[in-house]
Amino acid sequence: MPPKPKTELERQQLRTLIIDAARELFISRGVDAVTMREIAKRIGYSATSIYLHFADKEALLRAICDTDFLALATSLKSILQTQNPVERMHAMGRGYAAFALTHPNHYRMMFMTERTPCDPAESSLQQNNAEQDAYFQLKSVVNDVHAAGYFRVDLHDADLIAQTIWAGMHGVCSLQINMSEDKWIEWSNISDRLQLMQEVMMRGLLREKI
Amino acid sequence: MPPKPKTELERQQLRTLIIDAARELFISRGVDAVTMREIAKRIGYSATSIYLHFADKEALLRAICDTDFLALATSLKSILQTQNPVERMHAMGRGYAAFALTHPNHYRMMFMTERTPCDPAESSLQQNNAEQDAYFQLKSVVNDVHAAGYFRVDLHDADLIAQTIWAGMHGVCSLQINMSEDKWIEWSNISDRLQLMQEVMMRGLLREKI
DNA sequence: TTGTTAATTTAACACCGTTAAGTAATTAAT
DNA sequence: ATTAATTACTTAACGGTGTTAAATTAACAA
Repeated sequence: MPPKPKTELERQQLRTLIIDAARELFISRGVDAVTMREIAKRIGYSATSIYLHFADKEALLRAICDTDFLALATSLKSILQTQNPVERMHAMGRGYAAFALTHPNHYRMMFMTERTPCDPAESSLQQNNAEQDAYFQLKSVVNDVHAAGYFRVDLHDADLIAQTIWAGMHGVCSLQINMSEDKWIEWSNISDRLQLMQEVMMRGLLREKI
Repeated sequence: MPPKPKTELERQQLRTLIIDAARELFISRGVDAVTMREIAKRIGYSATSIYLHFADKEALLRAICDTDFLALATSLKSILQTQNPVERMHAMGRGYAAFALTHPNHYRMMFMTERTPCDPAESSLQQNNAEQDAYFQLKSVVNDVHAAGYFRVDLHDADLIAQTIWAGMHGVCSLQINMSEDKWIEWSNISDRLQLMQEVMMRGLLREKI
């Protein structure tokens, strides 16, 4: 409606307004099913206004991903308080799966669809920040478990271990999100699948009980 | 150019001609980046002709998926000859990953992108056919390992075990396909990740060595 | 020869992301 | 106070997509 000056803060607020509007639409529908025009309408602007704040749809999606990565890290933060490191690692897996399965369209956008690769330099998030970087959170837990001597003696590479745990949980979650309606497979309960994956990970990575 | 009668065989040949043209385009580019017009041009027809054989693009993609599912099962077939059941299960994992990573765009279409759910009744493939159904192949191997008494004693559900193994390999492969360019993560070697996942699966699912 | 039918194409529609051109409101300068 | 410049935004439009409707062409049948 009325134009003229706009503080940097106001511009930032409008940016996050757009991002949040889009994220809300993604709750019920996939990324491709939500148009720029619809996002704009939701906040009472015309579609072209979005291009004053984001270079293109892909840039908007990247910004939304950043917000969702932060949301994931935030939702995992309290779990880091768990005392026992092995139990903490277990709880991280549960928390990760809970996020994935309660925000399937967001998870799909974050981890399952082709996206221009994330450059940490251009991200609004801080790498290796325990409040913002979910991968760092996982790696920290892995390091703790390692420091406490719980891993098999031949396992030393924290990245490799973290990426394997991630892959295990991601495998279960992404198959659930993308394939659970597929009638070809007689799917077991998702909770059973999650639990067995966690058991397998633990047994596969940790030393024998002493 | 010249119309008139067309045998059922000719219609089927044209169908597979379209499918194969599209599959070839998918080798180098993602599904969304390949248009109906381009597929048609490749076989010298106009785009609308495709609609005489497939209801819409989604139907064509489903047919392509069927072809790719068959290609996967075919590529795994020889592995089923492996004598030792545990080694056979291990080799199946390697073969699956090899398929995924050498046909990333096809794999993405098959297992990572939203697709109208597969109804076995409408598929061109035969469920529980060892030459056509890759999931059945995996489940068979799982059953063999179970029959030979190699699994942990508390593991009985072949579907659950198969789906967990699948999820483990799918997790590594799909993260590789979708996220390996992401600079946020310091990725370990894909071969190391595949191998550790297999080790973890084995140690997690199999009984202790006797 | 004419009419009917099937295979295919051309033309066109609706929708999408995106860009160019316009519009209106505020500020600054004269 | 009038004018000019700048800024925020919108409307109009472009090119490309999946898809449909309307032609077009070729073979056969009467």
